[in-house]
Amino acid sequence: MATLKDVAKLADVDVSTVSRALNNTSYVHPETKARILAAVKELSYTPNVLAQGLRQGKRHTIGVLVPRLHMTVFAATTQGIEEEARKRGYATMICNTEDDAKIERESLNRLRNGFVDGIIITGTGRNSRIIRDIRTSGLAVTQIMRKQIENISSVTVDYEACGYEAVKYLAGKGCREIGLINGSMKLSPYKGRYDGYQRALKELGFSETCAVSESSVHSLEYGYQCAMELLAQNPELDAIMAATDIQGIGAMRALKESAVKVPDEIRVISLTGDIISGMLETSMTSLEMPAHEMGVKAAAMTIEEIEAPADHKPTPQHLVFSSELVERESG
Amino acid sequence: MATLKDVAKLADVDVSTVSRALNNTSYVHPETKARILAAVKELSYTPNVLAQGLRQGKRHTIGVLVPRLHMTVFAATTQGIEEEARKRGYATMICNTEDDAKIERESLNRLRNGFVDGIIITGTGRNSRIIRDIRTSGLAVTQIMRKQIENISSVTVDYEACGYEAVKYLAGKGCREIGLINGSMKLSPYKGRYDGYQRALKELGFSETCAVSESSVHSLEYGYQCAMELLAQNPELDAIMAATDIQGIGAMRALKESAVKVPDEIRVISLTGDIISGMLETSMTSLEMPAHEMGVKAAAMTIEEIEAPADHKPTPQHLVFSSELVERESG
DNA sequence: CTGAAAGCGCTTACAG
DNA sequence: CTGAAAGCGCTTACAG
Repeated sequence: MATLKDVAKLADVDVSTVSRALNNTSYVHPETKARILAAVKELSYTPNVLAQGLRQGKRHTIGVLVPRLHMTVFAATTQGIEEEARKRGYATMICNTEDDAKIERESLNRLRNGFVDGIIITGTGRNSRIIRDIRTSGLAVTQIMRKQIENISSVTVDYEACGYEAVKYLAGKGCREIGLINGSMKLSPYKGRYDGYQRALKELGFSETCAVSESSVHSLEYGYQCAMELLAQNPELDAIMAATDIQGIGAMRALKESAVKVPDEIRVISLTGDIISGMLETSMTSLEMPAHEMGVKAAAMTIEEIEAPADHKPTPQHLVFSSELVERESG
Repeated sequence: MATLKDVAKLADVDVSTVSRALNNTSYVHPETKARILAAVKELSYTPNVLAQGLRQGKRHTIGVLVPRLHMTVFAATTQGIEEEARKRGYATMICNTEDDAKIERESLNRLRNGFVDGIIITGTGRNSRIIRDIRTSGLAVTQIMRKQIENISSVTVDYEACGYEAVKYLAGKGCREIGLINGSMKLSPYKGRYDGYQRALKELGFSETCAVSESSVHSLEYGYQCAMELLAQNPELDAIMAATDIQGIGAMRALKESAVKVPDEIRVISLTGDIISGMLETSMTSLEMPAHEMGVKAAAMTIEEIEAPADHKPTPQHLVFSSELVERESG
């Protein structure tokens, strides 16, 4: 691999001149520059980003921590992050945490030192101290989907409104026994949806039916098993709200196997509408969240924070999107 | 951020001693070591990986280039790669290329210099020269899903067999007019599937019905539109083979909207079975590929190549998995 | 307009 | 057992 030194030697100038020529950081005589460019080409030189980063204290890279990519909304947010980051000259480093605090901690420790200028995280909620430390040490940090630390920027959805609106919508369709498939109440999106669900139920005088399962919350099985449980719990059930599309798909499968008609007997609605909802055999009514755009915004916020001068860092921003109810066949 | 120097000063030793103590690279007096560890703790020191990388010429990071994550099999392979890499102490850097040669080129150029020790790629096929260069310059490179460069390791599936087997299976069910939804023939997986499809058709004396669409090949719309086209092309159509699950889902939606019964009137089968196939309302018969395991293997191969001594680099390996036909409701 | 020098934070022969 | 020094590949004041 050719280095600056090689180029300098071939072009018969000092390395500093090469550096200046390549970075356009001060005027270089056109002839000299031409010689340098020729040498660069001949040696097919490309700068060592590691050395640049070390020297400049910047890597133009942001780390992204997500619980999972496969069949989750995070694939969409991550893609938004990637696109926006690339547009602004940043690379992304994606790490799966599996929602495991230990894996998350390892990734954070790896990222914090030298790898990245900023971090976008959908956290487990159990490494808040480290994340605050990282922020304090000067890295930009943005929370996406889950807001767990007050004074750190975030991009989220109004989950409470989602839960509330879904119940109201279903009630408007005549449903009275509405089941909820949800995730850990320790995580703000699930907690928020539950709160909204409960608030609406209270207003309507309905009673709650909730299910949890042992499976990974991001799995089809989770939705399947929870739906089965809801069915067992409440024979009068006439609607199911699923926290995610994947859960909703699993639930619809469970209903089909139980010979329950959707939406005639039980309506199904997803609270994290992703593009797939519209293409299912029975297309799924859902509260669509702008996952891709959320990723774009999170990347933009992070990079702006990175690039702000140290004495002018923006104060934490909290961007809250709202979901839009899209009516389809299932509900 | 504390540095080695800070630790050394606090522990009252030379930086080299700190380095040795931390890396267990030579005996350090227990008392000295204790002092150092205490200082590390007090300053909550973590090494700067950039500097380590620059010095050691190793980053313990592998780059992963995929066409897309959202709703593709690459989310599964990538997760396999991540897991295996983490297990072996490597981080991963994931880059989406959108199957765009220009984006791919940019990412490759960014990665090649200092960022990573190795690359795992599902390529566009249009940057083979750069990839070969990268390989020659000493980075480990592994192709996954698409094999486009002969003398570089790969992990793929026997796509030809997939296409062949699917036709034979459908013929066994009595189908005679089998349509294929496929992708660019310039990419080995699609080419392979087509070849297998054609070989089987020839053996059986069937004629071909193929569809392509303007949409992104990794989209639900693609499957939807292609299915509509197949229907229009061939009124006798009694089966559809879709290259991917997502296409298959889109196709089933198209059939439903066209009031065609699956599987009674038309059977549907996916050639890239992912976990979702089994959970659909009409579960989808598919040729399941071990996507996660393929990722694991690709990571293992890459890391083994990275860690092999320079004079003992393994020769390129080509790992070919076979798909397994799983019969479900759609076909 | 360009060169010489220092330094980013580490590791690793080389001494002792 | 530990220190002093060189060096990984760059950038950037400082001179001139």
